[in-house]
Amino acid sequence: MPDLRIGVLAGRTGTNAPTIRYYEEIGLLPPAARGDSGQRGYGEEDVRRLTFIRRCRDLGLAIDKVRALTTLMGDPARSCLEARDLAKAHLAATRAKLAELKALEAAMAGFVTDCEALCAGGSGPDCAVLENLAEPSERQAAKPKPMIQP
Amino acid sequence: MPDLRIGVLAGRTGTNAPTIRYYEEIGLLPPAARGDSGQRGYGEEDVRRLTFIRRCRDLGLAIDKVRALTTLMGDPARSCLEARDLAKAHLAATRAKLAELKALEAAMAGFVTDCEALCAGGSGPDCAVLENLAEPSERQAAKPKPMIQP
DNA sequence: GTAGGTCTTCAAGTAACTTGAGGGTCAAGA
DNA sequence: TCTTGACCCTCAAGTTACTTGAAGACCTAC
Repeated sequence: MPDLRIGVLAGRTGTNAPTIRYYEEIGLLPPAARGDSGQRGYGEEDVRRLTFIRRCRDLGLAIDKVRALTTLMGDPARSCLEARDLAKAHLAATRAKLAELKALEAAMAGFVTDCEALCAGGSGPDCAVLENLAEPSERQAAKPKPMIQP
Repeated sequence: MPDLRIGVLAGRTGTNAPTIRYYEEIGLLPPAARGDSGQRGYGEEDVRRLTFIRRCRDLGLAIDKVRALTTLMGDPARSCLEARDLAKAHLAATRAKLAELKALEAAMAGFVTDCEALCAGGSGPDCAVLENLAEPSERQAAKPKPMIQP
């Protein structure tokens, strides 16, 4: 059964080998079977599990959420509604981040056009836009928390 | 002039004290003036500089880009067009990230609705959606790179 | 048999801070 | 004057999710 080497598993799941070892180290993957030479061997179940993990990570789920999901998948006693709730929470976080990023896009675009309109070619310290960014405002001081990654 | 203590500077710029010390350590802020007791003292220029830095960070600029900008601001010989180009590059990265995040939002929303429609309340291992996430696909294996944060 | 590619472990590096330990400073109130 | 509590100091280690590097073992093909 465990006839795939780590490089093959990596290739089939879009991971790389050190990451697979790292996942094993933190317990996200079970310890791999070892051949006589000590090399790791994997089977189709490992491909499925790692595919799942990678897909969750690509969706932006943190490692501990992924761990919760894989645990969930292995436990017949627990409802998949738990998985849905986890996803729901993540969706909310994603939407918040999306809104932040949209604002960011607008701000950067504004910066670029302002810079072109107001002071194109001037020297750094005279740039009106840089000046403006350095000016403390009420909004800034009152802001409770900076942007965080969920 | 340097009559503000680190806590005051932190409060007025939406930062916290260890972060300010960290910025000093990595050279993003100049070494602060010290009083007799060794405590740091700041002035209005520091408020401006740190405000600028925080605003750039909130806009998602990496520390080394911010460093480039602050250097630019202090150097009369260099054009603010350099700042604009830096911002332009960042804008492109932001737009790419935005697109990724939109796809992510759709995927997560799909997960939630599918889970509710297909297997609401079933046990974890039987969940059709979790099942589906674990299924290797051509798309996944062929994908060159996962989502990265710029 | 040898060359090149892949594998092993272990350690350290990355970003951008945050947290903790252990102790010093300062202003106000009893 | 003493004490209390808020604030400050340094230094070290922790965080997340890996990546990179060193030094060596193994495996396959020519």
